[in-house]
Amino acid sequence: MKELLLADVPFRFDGRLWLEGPTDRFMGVGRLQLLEHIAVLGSISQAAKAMQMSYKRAWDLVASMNAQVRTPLVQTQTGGKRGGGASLTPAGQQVVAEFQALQARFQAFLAAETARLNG
Amino acid sequence: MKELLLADVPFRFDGRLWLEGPTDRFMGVGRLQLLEHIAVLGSISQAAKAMQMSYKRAWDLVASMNAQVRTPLVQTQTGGKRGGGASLTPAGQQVVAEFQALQARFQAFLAAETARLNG
DNA sequence: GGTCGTTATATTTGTCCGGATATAACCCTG
DNA sequence: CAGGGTTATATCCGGACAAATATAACGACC
Repeated sequence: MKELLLADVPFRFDGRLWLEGPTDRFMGVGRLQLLEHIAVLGSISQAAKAMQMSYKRAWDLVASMNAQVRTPLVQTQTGGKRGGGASLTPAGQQVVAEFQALQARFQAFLAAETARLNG
Repeated sequence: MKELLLADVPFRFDGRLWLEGPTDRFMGVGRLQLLEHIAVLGSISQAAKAMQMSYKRAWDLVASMNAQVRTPLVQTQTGGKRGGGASLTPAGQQVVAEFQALQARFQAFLAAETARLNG
C-alpha cells in the first residue's frame, strides 16, 4: 500500500475477535471487560454503570455467558449483605485469563501487520 | 479453556480486521468482496445484486473508498456502452491483492488459535 | 420489621442504519 | 433521435437493536 495510494494521514489496522458458541456469541472484548469489572466491583449493576452500559444489557450478557457453559462464569446473590452482588467463579477467572492472553497475541499480530504496512 | 468449562459443542474463533482511515473505515471484508465483484462483473449495480446488497449501500461504499485515496480504486462511466459501468484501477487492483494477502495471514492466525484452543 | 441495594424480568420508548423508492443525467447503439 | 441500462443522488420509511422505565423478590443488617 503506502504513499502511492493512500492519503498522508496514516491508516491504522484494527480488528476484533471473538469466540462463537453454537447459538450466539460466547466471548468478546465487551464481555471480557464486563467480567473484569464484575471481578473488581463485585456487582453487575456497578460494573454496568462503570462501563456506561445499561443494566439490562449487562445482565443479558451475563445470562448469555452462563447459559453456554456447564459451570457458570458469574455467580450472583440476590438480597443479603449490601443487597446482593456478583462475583467470578474459578471458571470465570480462568476464562478471563485465557481470553486476555489471546487478546495480547492478537494485538501483537495487529502491530506486526501495521509495521508491514508502513515499512 | 476446553472440556472443563465449555459445552460439548465446539466453540469456534472468529474475527474481523479492517483498515481504518482518518474519518471512516477504508477497507474491510465487505468492501473487499465488493471490489472483487466489481472487477469481475464490470458494474456496481451488478456487483450489488450478486451480493444481495442494495445499490445505495454499494455506491456509498465505493464513494467512501474513492474519497480516501489520491487515485480512486474504482473508475466509473455513466452512460455509453451498456449504459455505463465500473472497473478497478491499477490502484484498486493493488489494494485488493494486498488485502487478500492480509486476510490469508489473518485466517492462519485464527487457525493457529483454534488449534491452541482445542489442543 | 423496615430499610437498602441488588438481582431478575417485562414493557415501553427511542434511535439509528439500511432498504426501498424515485428521479435525473449520461451517452453509446440501433 | 428514441431507447436502454447504468451511474448519481435525495428522500422516505420500517425494523432491529439499545436504552429507559417500571416493578417484584430477595435477604442481611440495624
